[in-house]
Amino acid sequence: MASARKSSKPARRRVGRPRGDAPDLRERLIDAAITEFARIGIGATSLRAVAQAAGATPAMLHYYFGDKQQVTMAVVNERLLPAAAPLQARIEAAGDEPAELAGAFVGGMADMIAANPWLPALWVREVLCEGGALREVVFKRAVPQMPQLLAQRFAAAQARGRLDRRLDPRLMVVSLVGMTLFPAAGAPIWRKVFDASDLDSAALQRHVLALLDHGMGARARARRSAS
Amino acid sequence: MASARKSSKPARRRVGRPRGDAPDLRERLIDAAITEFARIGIGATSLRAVAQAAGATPAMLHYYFGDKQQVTMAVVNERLLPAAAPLQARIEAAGDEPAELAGAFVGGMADMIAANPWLPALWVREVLCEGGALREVVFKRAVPQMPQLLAQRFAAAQARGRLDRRLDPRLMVVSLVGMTLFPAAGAPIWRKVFDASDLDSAALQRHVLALLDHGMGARARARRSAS
DNA sequence: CATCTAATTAACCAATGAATTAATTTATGT
DNA sequence: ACATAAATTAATTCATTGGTTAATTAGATG
Repeated sequence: MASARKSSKPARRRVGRPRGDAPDLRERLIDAAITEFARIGIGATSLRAVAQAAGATPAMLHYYFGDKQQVTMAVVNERLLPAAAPLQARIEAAGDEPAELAGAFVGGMADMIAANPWLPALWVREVLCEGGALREVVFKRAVPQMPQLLAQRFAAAQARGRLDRRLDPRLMVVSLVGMTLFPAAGAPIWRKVFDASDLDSAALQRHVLALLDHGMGARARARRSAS
Repeated sequence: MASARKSSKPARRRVGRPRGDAPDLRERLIDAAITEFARIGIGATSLRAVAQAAGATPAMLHYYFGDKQQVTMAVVNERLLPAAAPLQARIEAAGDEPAELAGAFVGGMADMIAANPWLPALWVREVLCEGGALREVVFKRAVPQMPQLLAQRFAAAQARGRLDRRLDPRLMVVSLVGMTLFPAAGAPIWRKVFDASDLDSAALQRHVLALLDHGMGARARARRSAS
């Protein structure tokens, strides 16, 4: 959007290679695709809509990618997986204490979302939900390693007595995703329901970390947890 | 005469009103629609697919409902909202302690999901996620009242010193949804990732309630919470 | 400058989609 | 028995979609 139309007339582009300025249409097409995919879902997105959002024609999608499947693959390989890499690195670099693991996850997730606003809705809809169009593709890659690694480290912490026995290490990962990625995907709705424009990413992080640290119960003297 | 096939092939129904047995096709169509909607999303579901899944023709959808919009409305009014009613009642009937509220929510959600397996994916994709096709429709109804009520009661408990100050009452609702409904929607995936066929609904409930009760930290003697 | 290559539009096609209609058959009420 | 209502299929219409091609223009290369 907001493309700089210089001339007064709508300037109906003519056929042929454009003059110089073309700022990498291929990238813009991927961005447009990601936005639409996140907004209404991959299955419901038409290639025409993607092309139009990028100010191009469907033929350009064919030119650069081939078919819809390959557009989707480009989105995954050139946006989705790279976006997730920093989070993975941060978790690997975290210490072994549950609080540290949780802190790395929550913080890393917040950063990832801030840098890629389209990510939560796309990931929730197309990767996590049953029947999501990216499930197979993403799980052929190295992605499952991250949750597995996290679960293993939670399990190790539990074996050392540092994580409550009644918690399941694998479900810890599920709960973490549910308290961070999922709220981000649904933010527009609950912001509206609760009239909560004051609740930003930092507030959510504080809330989640507090809940993970000591649960709901009010405690007269807050226990200082090792940090 | 020109009547091509009447013998040998048994199936192929003829034109016209069927003999007696018809077991309420209208209901079957709604069920088929809900299943497809939950599986691949509303926008990606074709009426042909719905009709075929119910063993009927697209014309029957037109006959009973009119157009796709009205099929969707029927799904909402006759399946989605009724399915959510018991949960709402259970929360209203719960006590004022955070633990009771959380218990009612987690238990009520588990029952609702057990009775309506299609609900999590449909709700997450089409109601909670940005751009979901049911957002507007559902939010014109009484639905927002439930989260608001919950948040108010959490806020009241916090004012009485029964809920930790660092938690946000509104985000408590978001966290609860994220730890119950969302995991249900993504169950097939994390069951596969963690090879966790042993983790059923009861295990998830125990885990979530434990996390809400006291957080992650291992405590030598578990504090008995008022119940 | 001549040629080749990259990037783009317009136009098109076959397949699928939603939505509708006409015809047909069975059930039901009088 | 007869008329009318209900339920169904086949066929059809029109719009949209994914995908493709030919023509056209600008840059790059020699």
